[in-house]
Amino acid sequence: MSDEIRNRIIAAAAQVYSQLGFRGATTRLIANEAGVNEVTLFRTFGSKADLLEAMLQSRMAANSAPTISGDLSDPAAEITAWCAQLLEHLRGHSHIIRKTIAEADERPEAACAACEGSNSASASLVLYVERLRNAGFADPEADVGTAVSMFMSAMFGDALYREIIPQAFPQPVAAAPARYVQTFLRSVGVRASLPDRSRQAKVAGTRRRSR
Amino acid sequence: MSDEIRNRIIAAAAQVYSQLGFRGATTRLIANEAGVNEVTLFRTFGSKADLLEAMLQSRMAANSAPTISGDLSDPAAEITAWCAQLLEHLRGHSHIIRKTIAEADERPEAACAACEGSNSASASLVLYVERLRNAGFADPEADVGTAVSMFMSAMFGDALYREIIPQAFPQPVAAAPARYVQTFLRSVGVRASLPDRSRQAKVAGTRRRSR
DNA sequence: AGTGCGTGCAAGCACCCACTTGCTTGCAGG
DNA sequence: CCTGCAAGCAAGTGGGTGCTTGCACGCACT
Repeated sequence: MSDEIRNRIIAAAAQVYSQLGFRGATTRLIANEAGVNEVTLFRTFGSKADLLEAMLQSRMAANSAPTISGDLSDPAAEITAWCAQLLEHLRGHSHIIRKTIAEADERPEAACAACEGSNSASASLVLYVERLRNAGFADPEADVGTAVSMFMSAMFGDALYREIIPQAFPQPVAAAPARYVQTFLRSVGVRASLPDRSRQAKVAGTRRRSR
Repeated sequence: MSDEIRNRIIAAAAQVYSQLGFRGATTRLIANEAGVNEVTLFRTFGSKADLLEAMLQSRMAANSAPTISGDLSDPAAEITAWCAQLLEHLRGHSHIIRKTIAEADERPEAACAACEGSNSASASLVLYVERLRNAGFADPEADVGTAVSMFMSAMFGDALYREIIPQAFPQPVAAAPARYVQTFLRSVGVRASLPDRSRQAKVAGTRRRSR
């Protein structure tokens, strides 16, 4: 089976592409990184463009944008868990996403695919907050669309740029999800409006502000 | 004077670089775009790297991160005006910033310079909100650092990615600053806490939510 | 033993890249 | 008129880069 070699090439392509981008990812570099002759690369994928497309597709297939469970009893904990998952996923693909988005002018379809996951994530959050609002736990006057858009920008910003401009992200990585969610919930008017107050103890650790 | 030619080359370099990035910005393309022989490019700047460095420096010199005036009487209007200015500036350099940040792994110093402006912008906003808080107009329990960080991420996200993934930014461009600021102010607990309530009329147009 | 098949290897092709050299042209200042 | 300088032009250099070709090796299957 050439399946193992195929995977090794794709992994190498991901590695090189995420560091050097499309133009910088030469077939020689990829082949070398994969420990494979350059010719097999062309024999397996046809061309450099086809290889990188296959690689992006395989990477975005593991997109798995998590959805928020429907449990309204503890919104902060619920969204924080989801947020942590989302951040982890984005951070794992940060280099590849950054390059792909930067080259969106030249290869728009790739960039679209890269962001598809975030669309569903965003929609999932909007839905959850609307349900909160309908249940009377969120401010009916809040601008949910804007708040969610800003929240998603914050997720991308943290995942993509923290390692480049760390000073712009004062919260430590571990505490970030809880504090993002807390600030987000304030912006949509969900404060201590939990139906069962005893549940707050569960997230007490995350609700301390450090300043 | 070779000054006019120098400027024309730099302008062309900016144009080409913002579309194709460092690797894609070949000296031939730049010279062609500038309407100049490729040789003069090397005679004027020495090398491609030096040329692009000079170009980035000249572009970031016009960085002009606006500062928020000290007027506390109408925070929403104050910050909204500042936010609109910031967005306009970022949007004007969106392509160049995107490329420079994406290539930060290879040319870190350039990326640092590109973000320097945003640091002072962020600091300026933190300062303003702290003054609001000290004056009793903001929630003393709010997590200002996180809120500002998220707000700045939202600014970058809007400026850099709106044209690529428009569906992630539901607010129209014109209305965006006001709605971002409104949502931000909610997150730090500034609501209708204006000292002089009659001043609210001034921002009435921006406080309607559309949804 | 024979037949594919997948892979490695060496070489090469045509083109692009940053950069150089040598020469010509035009134009301003003494 | 002469000199110097800035710019254009033509050609070339050494090295990359995507991709191809031809051939040899090893390994499974029958």
